[in-house]
Amino acid sequence: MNEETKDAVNKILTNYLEINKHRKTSERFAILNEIYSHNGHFDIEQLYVMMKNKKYRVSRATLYNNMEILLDAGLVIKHQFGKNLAQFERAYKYRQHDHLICTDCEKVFEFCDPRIMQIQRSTEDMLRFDVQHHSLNFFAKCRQLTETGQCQHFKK
Amino acid sequence: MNEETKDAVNKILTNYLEINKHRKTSERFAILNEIYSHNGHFDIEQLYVMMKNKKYRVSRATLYNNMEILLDAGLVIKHQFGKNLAQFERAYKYRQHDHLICTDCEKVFEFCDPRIMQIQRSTEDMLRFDVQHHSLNFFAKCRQLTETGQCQHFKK
DNA sequence: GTTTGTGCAAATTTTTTGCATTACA
DNA sequence: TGTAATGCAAAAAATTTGCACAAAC
Repeated sequence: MNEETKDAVNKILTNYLEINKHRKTSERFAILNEIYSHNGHFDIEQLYVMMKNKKYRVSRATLYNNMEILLDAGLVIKHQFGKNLAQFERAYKYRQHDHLICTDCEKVFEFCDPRIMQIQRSTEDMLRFDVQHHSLNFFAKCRQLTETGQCQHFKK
Repeated sequence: MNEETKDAVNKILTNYLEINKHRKTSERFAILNEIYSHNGHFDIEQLYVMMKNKKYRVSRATLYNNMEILLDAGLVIKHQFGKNLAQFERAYKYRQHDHLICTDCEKVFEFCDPRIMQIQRSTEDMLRFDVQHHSLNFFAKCRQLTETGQCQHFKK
């Protein structure tokens, strides 16, 4: 992760913890930095293994607890791609995007469409809510199949 | 449920089971009819209790198994509203709509915006996929709070 | 008569909770 | 020093699996 981003997210977390009167524990910053040292999606178990491999002493319970804080601080985004497993990704300075999930291989693709913000604004006006975040997933079949009729990426 | 819809969904299921060489068991039709006798969202446990109350002899495993079939037949839609609990709703002749979830009371509101189909078509062209279904959720805070600063619906 | 589908219970997976201990403030 | 936060293990919640039996075909 570049130093600029590292500094920025650490400051955001520090600020969030101070405002909400939570303690600045070393675990919280270790988790944040671990998350921001990777791109892409991850689940709690993957984060746990990554941190254990780096010899951090951290528990799953602490990861679950702190994901709530990072979510609330706007530093991570939570997804559910159809399965009963929460997936996360970093949120800071990561362009707004949504996801298309291949129903053959379950690979996740990103796309970006500004019209989603127009829908959001209309919905806010219509229902009289302020949207904090959204989740748009397309579940789709790949048009280009291999000779054996399978999706071109890989088969589950 | 009106008789016309009842006949239609039963025919769709019969047809699906024949094409896919699955057996036409009484449980499959009982589950379908139970689902179509209610509006709104439900989870497996609620469906299980509803059927048990009506003295059906049905197991959770059968419900889980058959939701896959009903999903594939396009007769139900599956949702994940942020929690690790699959929610379902009937799909046949139920207008296309998406959801806004109140982050205070977790109540789910429906809305409909044709622009989502435009985004879908653009995404299909760009990524070269055929979208089978989508899920769009807005997580939002209610603008109208009660005197005690809580959401106007009810508090979790 | 075969074999798919079922109910039940046990197993698995993911997340939450209880509690003794640690370490921020 | 007081108390929020932690690690660990046990519990809970949701779903899947194994297996004997039932019922489609």
